[in-house]
Amino acid sequence: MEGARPFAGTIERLREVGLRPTRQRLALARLLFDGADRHVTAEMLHSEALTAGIKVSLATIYNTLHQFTRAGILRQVVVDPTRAYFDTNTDEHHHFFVEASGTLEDIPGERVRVTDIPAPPEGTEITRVDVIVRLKPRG
Amino acid sequence: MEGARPFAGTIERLREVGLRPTRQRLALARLLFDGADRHVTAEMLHSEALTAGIKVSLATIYNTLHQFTRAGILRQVVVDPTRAYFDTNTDEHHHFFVEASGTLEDIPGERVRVTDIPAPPEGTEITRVDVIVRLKPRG
DNA sequence: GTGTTTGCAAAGTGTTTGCAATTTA
DNA sequence: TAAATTGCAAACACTTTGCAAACAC
Repeated sequence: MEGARPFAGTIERLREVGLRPTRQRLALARLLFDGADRHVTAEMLHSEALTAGIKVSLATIYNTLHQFTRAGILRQVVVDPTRAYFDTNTDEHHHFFVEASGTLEDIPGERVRVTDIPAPPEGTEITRVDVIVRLKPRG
Repeated sequence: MEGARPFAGTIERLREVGLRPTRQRLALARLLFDGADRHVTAEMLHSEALTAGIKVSLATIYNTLHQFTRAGILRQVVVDPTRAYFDTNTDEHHHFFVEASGTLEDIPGERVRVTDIPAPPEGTEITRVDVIVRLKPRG
């Protein structure tokens, strides 16, 4: 017999962040977190789920992505004004983005260094520094 | 009498970048480029134009913003997945962004330094490096 | 005059919402 | 059973497009 409680870790993880481990959330969490870090849009995750035989509505995909983001197990990446990308890597890191193809790729966090950021405007504080290295196919 | 050819510079500038200096383009260019650098959305520029008594449709605002961007006299800034911001400052520089209020502000280019960017993926080259310093009101 | 630009209204995207039916605990 | 979650369809916000009328040269 194969592993007895294959989803136990995922279930616990969802519980830990205060989300009921429903069938949909479990299935989506498995797609997102089993394996390497990934970057997905709602549409991508939806069709992937359908292909995998998971019955989920697009509305639930959006809800889930936002719930996961609020819970801190996903992070939103703003690179394209028309699409919202979500990143399963929530550590500090930055991105390569190929505008032509919509391809998003991590740059490991330790490599890029941002220095000499001036003090933020009065009454505000820094929540995050995002570096986006925009790329084009070499002609 | 006040300045005799107040728009002459703007007319020339549009001609230089290959755009006919139509009434609408001229008026929008004046709103955008007379004065300090600014960050606008289509909606902001549209209502500003109407307030200033300039009759322009929203469709023309969008067309014009994109034409100006293609012509290199505007630059698009991606910070918010729901809104497209345009920046009249086309020099190399980065941004402060207050998510709560949608406020976008330049960081002078020379101050921020980004180092140790790894080589981009095979077959691509860097077009631009964007740094977005996200802020929140200090509670 | 000829080609460009404009404005309208309609169509398109991607995303969010209201609410009844379902599921979880 | 009580509270949370889901799915659908309708509503949304922002942006783009098609095409006839208006304009620049």
